[in-house]
Amino acid sequence: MSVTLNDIAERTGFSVRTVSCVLNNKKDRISEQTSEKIKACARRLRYRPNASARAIQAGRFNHVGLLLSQTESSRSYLPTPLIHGIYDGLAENGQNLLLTKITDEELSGGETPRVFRELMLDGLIINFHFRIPQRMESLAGRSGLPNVWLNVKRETDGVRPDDFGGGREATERLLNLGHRRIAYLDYISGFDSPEHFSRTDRYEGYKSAMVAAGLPERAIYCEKGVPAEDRIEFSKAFLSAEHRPTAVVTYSEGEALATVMAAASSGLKLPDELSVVTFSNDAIKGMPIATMILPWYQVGLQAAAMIQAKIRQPEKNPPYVVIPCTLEQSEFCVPPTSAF
Amino acid sequence: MSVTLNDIAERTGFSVRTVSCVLNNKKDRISEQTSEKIKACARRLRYRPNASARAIQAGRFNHVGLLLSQTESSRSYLPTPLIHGIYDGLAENGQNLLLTKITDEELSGGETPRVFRELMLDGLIINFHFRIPQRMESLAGRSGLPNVWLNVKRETDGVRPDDFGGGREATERLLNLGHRRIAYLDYISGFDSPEHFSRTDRYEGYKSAMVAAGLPERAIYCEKGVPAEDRIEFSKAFLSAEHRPTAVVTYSEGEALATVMAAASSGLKLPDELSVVTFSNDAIKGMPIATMILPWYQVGLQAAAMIQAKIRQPEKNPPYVVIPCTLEQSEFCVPPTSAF
DNA sequence: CTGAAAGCGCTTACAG
DNA sequence: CTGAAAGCGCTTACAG
Repeated sequence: MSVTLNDIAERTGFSVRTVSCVLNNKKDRISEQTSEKIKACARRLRYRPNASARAIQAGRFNHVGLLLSQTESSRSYLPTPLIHGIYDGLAENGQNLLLTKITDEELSGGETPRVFRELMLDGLIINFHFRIPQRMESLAGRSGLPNVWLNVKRETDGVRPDDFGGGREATERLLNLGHRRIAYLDYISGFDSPEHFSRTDRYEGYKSAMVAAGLPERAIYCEKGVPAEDRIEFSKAFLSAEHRPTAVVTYSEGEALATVMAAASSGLKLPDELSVVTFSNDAIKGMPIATMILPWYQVGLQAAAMIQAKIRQPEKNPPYVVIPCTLEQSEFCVPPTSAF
Repeated sequence: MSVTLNDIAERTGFSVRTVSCVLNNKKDRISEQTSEKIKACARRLRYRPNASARAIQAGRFNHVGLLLSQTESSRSYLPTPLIHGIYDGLAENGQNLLLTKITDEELSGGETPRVFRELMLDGLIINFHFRIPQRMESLAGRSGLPNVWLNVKRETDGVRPDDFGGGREATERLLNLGHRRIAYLDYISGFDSPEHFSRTDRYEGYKSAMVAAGLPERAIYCEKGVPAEDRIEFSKAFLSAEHRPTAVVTYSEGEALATVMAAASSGLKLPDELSVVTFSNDAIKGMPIATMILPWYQVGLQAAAMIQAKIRQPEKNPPYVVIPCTLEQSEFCVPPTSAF
């Protein structure tokens, strides 16, 4: 049904080898005439090389898999820039990006999951951040498939954003502006046994900056999380307390939005009377909130570079890479209105 | 380097054919003994079938490509649920999802882009929403690669969310609650020559509901867009005008957030004194905003189903599919405080 | 300058 | 119940 080298060979009267060489621009000195004839024929028949046939004898597939949790997608956070980073990093070297999801049943059951069972990938980028199934690590290790982990803490073979550094920098920025009463907000859960380390790390980053400045930390949260419908009221409460914070650092957009809403309806002027910095994937356009941007694109690029290094030298374990955040809409960090 | 059928054949003393049949569970009645021996050996050697070798003689690759714009990523909006929908739809039939990006240069240059040049995909899901390069359509047509378009208006072979219906439903909901002065906000641009039809469609949906109710429409926008830093003030202005709207429908989160902030700092109680409905991919947790959720996951599922139908019957052109939005956080649509 | 042939790893009629 | 062989589409020494 589709055109093959053989078809072109028959049509032109040359051998398959000659056709192959011409179409691959092999130096094997072939006459201009022959070359032109063959190329013309290939164009006319709309010849397209069969990628599998090439892969089979190259022993390489030029595919890298991105592995996600099918069972619980929150375990495999996948912001768009992360995908683009991975793709762009792979594309530089002509590698293809294949998406794969895996269920917990597949991981616990007897059957080896398809990704590990078939030979179709040169490497695997694993995007599981917490509650990593036991068998995942062992499969990743045993399978012989070079692999790299995203956004999970390990000694080697992985990449993640610098949540700790981001928390510290945000806080330092506010300190430098003269703020003394800086709070840290997390309305989703406590910090003791979070699902993901970012929850602890961002807070610890904040704390380290406060400690270094000799100031008391003020963590505002509920052990069980603040229900969505109560968040604005919750923020109003701490904003109306005596010695309210003049600035806050928040875990994510949810806390930041609730807090600026609370501030606005309490009659506070933003950002003058309250500076808010949050972590997020994107700046929140139009809102008086500064944002520590999580560097997903760079994380993806780095993961792609790392998996390629591992494909070349599977025995080497590249050191873990941590990528810094950058502050956007920093104009919403301003000095406190009155010094204390 | 990696284990092949041949290796197992040699080790066990059986022929390659026998080994192949056993490992593929072919009915070809093979004795239990033989079967067990072969399976054991395969396990021991960690045999994994070579996917390319299979593809080559199946003539199928079981890969579907998702094509994005490399040059301008906004032309290829890719929210996470869309990817998951496509993946899940393909996975049901054992098909793999390959990501591909293409630059405008590749599309204009002489060289045929790799996706179209090599034979490695069974089908293509094209995710270009506007400023679609001339050559894209022609390549998609000529290449013989079955293809389906996402989120772009066509007669056949595509899927998109129902922006018009969403706008109409949001407005009808507010009308049914007793609102009469309902505005439509778009702070990004005018409706005359938008980049993407959703900008016109959402507005037209709103308008059609207002017209049907015999009410005047109130579109609030600036032809050139409202700069991010001015949005809250802009919203304050129309909220403090006489006969201000009691409810608003907004194109996207940006307008909705600016408007609730404006309302809060103007001392309005939400949602009682102002109902806000926006379009978005997700509910905005904790904010007094109802959301028309864009059905990306379903769009993805549908696109996957459609491309598979086209792979089976390339000559058929399945009718275009439009998928409805659903309202979340609808508790923030409430009747107006005083009847007018 | 070009052809005939082996081989990549697999599947599948064809024999026996 | 199992083997020998052809073939999928390609690349690459090996000859000449």
